[in-house]
Amino acid sequence: MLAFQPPQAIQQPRHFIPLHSPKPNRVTLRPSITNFTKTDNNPSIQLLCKRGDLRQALQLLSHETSPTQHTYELLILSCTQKNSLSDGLNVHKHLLDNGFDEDPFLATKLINMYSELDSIDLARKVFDETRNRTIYVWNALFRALTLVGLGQEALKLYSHMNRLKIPSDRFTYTYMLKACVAAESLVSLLDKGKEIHAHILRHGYESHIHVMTTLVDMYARFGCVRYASLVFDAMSTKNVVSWSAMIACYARNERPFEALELFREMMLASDDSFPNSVTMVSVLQACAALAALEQGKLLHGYILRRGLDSILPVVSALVIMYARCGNLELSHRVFDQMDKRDVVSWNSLISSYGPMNAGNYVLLADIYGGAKMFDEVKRVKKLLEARGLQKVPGCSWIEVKRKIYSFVSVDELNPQIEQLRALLVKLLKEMKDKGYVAETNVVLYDLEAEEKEKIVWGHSEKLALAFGLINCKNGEIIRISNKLRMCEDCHSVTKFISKFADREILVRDVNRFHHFRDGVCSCGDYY
DNA sequence: ATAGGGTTAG
Repeated sequence: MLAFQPPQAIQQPRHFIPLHSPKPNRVTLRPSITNFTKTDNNPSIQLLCKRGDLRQALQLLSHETSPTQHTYELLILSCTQKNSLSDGLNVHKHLLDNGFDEDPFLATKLINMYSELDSIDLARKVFDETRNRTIYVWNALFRALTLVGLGQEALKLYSHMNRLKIPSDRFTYTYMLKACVAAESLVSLLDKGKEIHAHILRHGYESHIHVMTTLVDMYARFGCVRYASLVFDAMSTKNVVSWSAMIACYARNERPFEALELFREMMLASDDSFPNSVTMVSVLQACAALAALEQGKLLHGYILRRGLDSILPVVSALVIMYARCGNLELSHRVFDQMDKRDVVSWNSLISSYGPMNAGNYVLLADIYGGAKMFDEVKRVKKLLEARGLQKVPGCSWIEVKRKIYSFVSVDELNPQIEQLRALLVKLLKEMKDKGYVAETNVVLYDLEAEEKEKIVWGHSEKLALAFGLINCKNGEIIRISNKLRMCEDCHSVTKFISKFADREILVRDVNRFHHFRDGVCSCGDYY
């Protein structure tokens, strides 16, 4: 290439090719096409592929040439990059005509190419027609099948491979674990996943970080938090990805406390894995679920310091976190910092938004219970069980001085529980004197009135409220979040208290925010 | 001989 010659060489008139010509142009000067040997044309095709000039490369290929394996590899990659199936098919045909049909290396590349070009049938065809199948060829098809959600097909092929006594490698295992998740019916394939887990241990991959992380993720996606954490704890070395996978497991399986706790552990861990944007998204989700505003703000600060604040998933998670924590002003401010293109994708995100699953069923059961339709309540509960959704216990959180305290209805572990109960009894008495009657028709079961009163006064949000009254300074807003929908009794009690204790109280339940002030709630009692 | 893999917004 003239452009790369030293200046003095260019100045010497050694030949008659004009200096302004972009290249030596041997194509037009060569006397006949037969002079065009492998070593002559391959570098040109390779160069064109590397430049991304697929058109030119294919034009050279269409001449009577015999490219090498490496040239074909670059051509295939180029077709993938240009997203051109028709060119891919041409290269494929050309390669077969030139005797590379037995080449497992190129078969792997072709399977990957067809997979990328959404042509799973062609990927499969390449596999079927390749007689010399290295583990790379098998794995390429496993990956392709899994990516399009044909997990069961991949698993079937895996059994076939096992029957042929072809040994798996670490890639096979990761693809098979993903295949279990990528399949249509999740229930039956959890067992399959456990089976592969056993294969992995049997073949000594228990300390392989990629395989183990995939295993954590598989259990996470099946909702088996315990198994995921057992695998994670047993890992001898951990890195950002494995930490993130486990944190995501907690965050997506309604275990936000554990997610935050593990994040803390990660920051203290001696392996030098810093949280990245992926980690932060999951931690922000946990904060959103807990309505933990102060924690969220700290995380926002960390995100800014680490320069992760321009990554779209992170920004989206921040917007949602602030919104779910009831700070719409900050949510809006972060939202405004997005560029236009991001706003569009964020809108599509929000439109399909809606921490809802088991909550809907519980809500429905609540409504039936309120209408005293106890048969319907039973029906919904059965449905809930049949769908494998766990009935979530009523549970509330409150954040006081940057610490989050959680309450469930029967909470003997809280050190202040006696004090809280005493306060509640005192409040109840005071309220009764002022004409309060417990709203007990929210209780789902057919019980005596007094028993029902006991139940609603044991509701976790009342415990959280009492805790807030004791521990929050006067003038400070008491912020509570509630896993389920606020019950009517809690709602009226909170209104009551906001007036005679003169406190501002913000409650986020599964549906909306309730802002209590001076005996009135922002929802206007319609919720 | 070569090649490929794990975590997140939706």
